[in-house]
Amino acid sequence: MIVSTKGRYALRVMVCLAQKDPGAYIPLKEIAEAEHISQKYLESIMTTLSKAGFVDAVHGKGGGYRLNRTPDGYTIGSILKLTEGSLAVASCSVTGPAACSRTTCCEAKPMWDKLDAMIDGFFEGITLADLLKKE
Amino acid sequence: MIVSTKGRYALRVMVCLAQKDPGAYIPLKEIAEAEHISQKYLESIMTTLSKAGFVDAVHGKGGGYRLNRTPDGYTIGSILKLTEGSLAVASCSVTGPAACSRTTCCEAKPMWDKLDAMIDGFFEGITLADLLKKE
DNA sequence: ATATTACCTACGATAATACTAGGTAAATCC
DNA sequence: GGATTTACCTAGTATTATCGTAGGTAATAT
Repeated sequence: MIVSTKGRYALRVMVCLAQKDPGAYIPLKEIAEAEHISQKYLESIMTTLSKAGFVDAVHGKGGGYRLNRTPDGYTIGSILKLTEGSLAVASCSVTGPAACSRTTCCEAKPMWDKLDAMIDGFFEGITLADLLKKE
Repeated sequence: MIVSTKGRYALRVMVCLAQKDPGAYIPLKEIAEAEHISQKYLESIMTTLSKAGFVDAVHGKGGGYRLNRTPDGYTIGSILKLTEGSLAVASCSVTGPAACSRTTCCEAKPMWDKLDAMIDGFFEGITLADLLKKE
């Protein structure tokens, strides 16, 4: 499993917002109920999306969240990478402390890199708008 | 992360065996030391490979493990699917008890399915022999 | 002022992963 | 036939990530 509920929820929320009246602010409570997602858990996801500038957030009555671009301005890759952190298939392709110590002499390294690039290209080639069209 | 150490270890072991004299039995202890993998942990992986008929196993002195096909007879996909169980990108594409309840009305389902098929094709299109060539 | 909303910090339950411990069964060698 | 070497089996544990909860503070509208 490469994409956890966190990333999938984020995707669903973005799809949900894209289907609403553009410009309208939708409160978290409404999104959570519509998508059957725990309200409290969704809070942390919305904050991530908001901080990254993916959505506008307004406090108080009449407030909530809304997209600040048209649906074709969001690639699936950007949403997933934001919420999941990394879409690496194996730790072999990760850099930093979690990196594999054998990267310099591993027969499979080119394979992991190639697949990672393929998946990245896949997700970057799809936008929110594409998902909506497929219904 | 879609492939854990279990699958990566299995892959490394198979690569290791493929580089040995075909027909020779290599004891687990030797593989573990060469690959710097915990001996006890590797036991469970080797048993899995053995039970699935991927390798021959012989008890006692002079025994150990060996491949029973030529390296081009093993796809990377078959090895990873065996040891990882599933290579599903998101639980959206899983069937059974862990399945997503929204599969019938989810905008993203076709995307997950397409990516899963792409990854499956990728791993099934590479064999152990291909990995050896790339050195 | 009150209600409604987003935002923040911290904690907890569950499950998977990675690994360990200690044995039994089969094969070889002397 | 006994000792050694190997695979095989069952069970446990430490760590980590995931998923979700609890309870509060700050901002905005009526």
